[in-house]
Amino acid sequence: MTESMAAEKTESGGPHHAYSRKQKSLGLLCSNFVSLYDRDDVETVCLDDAAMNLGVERRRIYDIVNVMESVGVLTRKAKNRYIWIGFKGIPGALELLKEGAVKEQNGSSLECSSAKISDDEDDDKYSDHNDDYGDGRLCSNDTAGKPRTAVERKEKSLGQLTQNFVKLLLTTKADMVSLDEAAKLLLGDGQDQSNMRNANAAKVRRLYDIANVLSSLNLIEKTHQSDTRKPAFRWLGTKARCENGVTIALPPVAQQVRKRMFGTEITNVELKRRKLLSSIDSKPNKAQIPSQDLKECNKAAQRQLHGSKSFVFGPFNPPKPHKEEAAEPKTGNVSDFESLASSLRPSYHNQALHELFVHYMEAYNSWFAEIAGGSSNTQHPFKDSSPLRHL
DNA sequence: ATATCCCGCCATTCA
DNA sequence: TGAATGGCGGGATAT
Repeated sequence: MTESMAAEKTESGGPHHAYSRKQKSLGLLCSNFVSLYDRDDVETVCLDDAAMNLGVERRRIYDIVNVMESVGVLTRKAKNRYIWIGFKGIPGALELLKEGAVKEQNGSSLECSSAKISDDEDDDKYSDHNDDYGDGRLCSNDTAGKPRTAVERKEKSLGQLTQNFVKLLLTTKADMVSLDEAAKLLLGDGQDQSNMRNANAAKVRRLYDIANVLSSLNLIEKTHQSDTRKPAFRWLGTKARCENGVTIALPPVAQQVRKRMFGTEITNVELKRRKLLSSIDSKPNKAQIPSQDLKECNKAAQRQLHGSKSFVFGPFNPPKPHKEEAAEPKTGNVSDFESLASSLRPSYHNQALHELFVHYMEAYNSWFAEIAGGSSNTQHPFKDSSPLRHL
């Protein structure tokens, strides 16, 4: 029980962050994911790399990727591989969703049950038209366990739930919806008082997951219903994410970190952002900044960092050396760190940058040690996680 | 106590 | 088959 939080080898008295749920949230993971891949030169995403680079279990990657795909940020290309579309893919996806939502409403005169879930969307890749219907092993006798057909499974998928949730937000008149209501409305509403309670609770749990990544994408925002104190979510849409026609992730902190890390070219917009950002940690005089922009910038940063002081990653725990890792023609994972190290300059004007780097080094070291097969003293590039020393 | 929602077991689906 | 996916809900945090 709770052994999971053990970990953290505190050897040689480090400060050592106690376990924090926040640092492991899907929302944060999503932010990091986006900041890692939202670049012009990224067109494909390897789930293995993502999991490793972000230091999380693969299972979690599936979670965020599924909801992101539901809103058009990604598209599955092949096993373990997704095509990165970016924020520019959101408008189109939303358009389709809204369209579908409207169509559905017309379809069923009353908001009664049934109908819905018409797996709209453009994805046909899963076109498993080999319907079991007609096949012997259908065992559709509900009474038995639940064979759960492909369709049934898809209906309950995170992706589908995400789309339904978004549709709801896009069509509802109220400007905010509580997850409770959403759960009740989405899918089987009405009869079955019996286990509806449980099913509902389960769904709410999923909705929390979804809501977290959607807010991380700045599509929704958590608020509180004016009357009740009940928390609810408000649709934000794609506004406020575009500047000069260029779409970029709003939370700029991670963006900056990544740019610096990968030494990517900076766009005008980015340049502006960076300038604003760099003024954040130099508290002394922040009154001279173009207030509006700075405010927004700070707000975003604040939001992303959950009021914490820095960019945070979960404990780096590469899930099993994952076999020989199918030959990745892409820039290898390990080499990412190495090139990272050699491209970084000893000037950390931004505290977050510095901490992130340290984190990566620690992560890399522990990972390396693990791979090296326990022989803790195998020499490796970043012995002594001090980035500055290495340069 | 209630609201959140991380974690990872294990059923499914895929290659 | 083994690997890749991803339901699902127990139970640990956050409030």
